[in-house]
Amino acid sequence: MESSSARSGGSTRREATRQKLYEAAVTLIAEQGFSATTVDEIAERAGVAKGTVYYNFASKSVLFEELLRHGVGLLTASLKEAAEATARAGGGKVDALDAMIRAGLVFIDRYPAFTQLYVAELWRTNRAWQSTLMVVRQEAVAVVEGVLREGVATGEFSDEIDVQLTAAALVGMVLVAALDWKSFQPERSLDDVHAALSRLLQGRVSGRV
Amino acid sequence: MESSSARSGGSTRREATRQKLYEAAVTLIAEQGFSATTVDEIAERAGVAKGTVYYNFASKSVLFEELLRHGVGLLTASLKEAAEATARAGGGKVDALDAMIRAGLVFIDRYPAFTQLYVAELWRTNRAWQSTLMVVRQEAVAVVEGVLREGVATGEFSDEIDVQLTAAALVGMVLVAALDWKSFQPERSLDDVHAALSRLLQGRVSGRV
DNA sequence: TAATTTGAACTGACTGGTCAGTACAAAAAT
DNA sequence: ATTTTTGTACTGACCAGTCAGTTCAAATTA
Repeated sequence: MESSSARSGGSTRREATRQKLYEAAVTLIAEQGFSATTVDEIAERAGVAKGTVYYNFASKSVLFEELLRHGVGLLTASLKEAAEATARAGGGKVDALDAMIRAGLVFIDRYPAFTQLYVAELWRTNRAWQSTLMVVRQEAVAVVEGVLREGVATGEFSDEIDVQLTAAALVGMVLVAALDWKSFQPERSLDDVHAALSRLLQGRVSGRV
Repeated sequence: MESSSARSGGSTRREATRQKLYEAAVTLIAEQGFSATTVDEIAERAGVAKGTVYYNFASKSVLFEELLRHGVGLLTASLKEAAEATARAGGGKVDALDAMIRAGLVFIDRYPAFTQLYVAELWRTNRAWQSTLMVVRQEAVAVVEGVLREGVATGEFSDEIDVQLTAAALVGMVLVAALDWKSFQPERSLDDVHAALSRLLQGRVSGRV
């Protein structure tokens, strides 16, 4: 019988099924929203019976919550890695910010559907997964806030900046620009988009080169 | 039910009912999303019978579409007015941008629910009101793009900036920062938030005061 | 080696409830 | 007199979640 009882190691088959369900759900929910997406649709897209969805997840909401946690986890890890890599390379905090912008763009480039879905749900209230979303949001934004705070400490950034608000604004800048990119000019290269945002970050919009 | 029949100075009774329905719908849909909000709820919140909803709007979707058109119309008008006012006052394009940031914040401050709902629906695909949304989005973003283009023409902005992407990024900056403000630090004043974003816009984040 | 057993994983028809939209007669407002 | 609103009742489609039964690969036995 082998103690394959799903703890830790996890059975391969089950894991594969879960993955298929995540992928199906992320696309459909990004397109239509959570409530407009049916469990039948998710199952069909994943090539699995409806019962399988409920064998693997307690409910539609739970499936969605785990999806959120998983996705934002990837983003957070990626942002952290970007910040740490510049630190290791002896770069300043501006460089760290710039690297995180790129990491954000790379993430959105790879998981556009997840990003859509995340943005669409983030500011809703009165939803079951509200608290999950807040926790997970905070983890990601905190990485940006951390870099800003360190920059203020080292004097690289003005101590007059509002860390929380500035972090939110930076995240918004990347998020909306990237979604615009994917939606309306998908032919642009990532480098192109990154360059435009870098310019904006460094206040090089106004005249002087 | 308050009757008070409101004298109807210029607006018909019908217009008043429509307004009540808009207000009820905007709050509920912002909280729960379109599909999770029922027509019965909207009617109840508006203090109106369900039949009245269908007497005034062809369907739930149509009610929502007209809501979108109406709301974004207000925003667009407000942005235009801000840009024109600075022009009249002899301000430069940076001032125009700054005034539009403020106008955006004022709008979000007054209609937070509408903003939530708008963001949540903007990047969805496969929805009935998709085309309405695109048209209406473009009208608003075009105002920002216009100012950027004029600034490039007058040499006030670098001609290397990507107008479309920069406009999207600016909109995103204001949108996300404002939603963060309303959600997590509602006690902050509008001036405070505006100052933080101005700083970011003008690249005054880095060290030197 | 082959036959048998086990149980986790999966299936899909079914149930109970929900909801958009309809119907319409009577009441209220203008 | 006409427009608008009300309230109640109804329909038919749709959908989240259930559950009795099936599958099959690995483990056990012979």
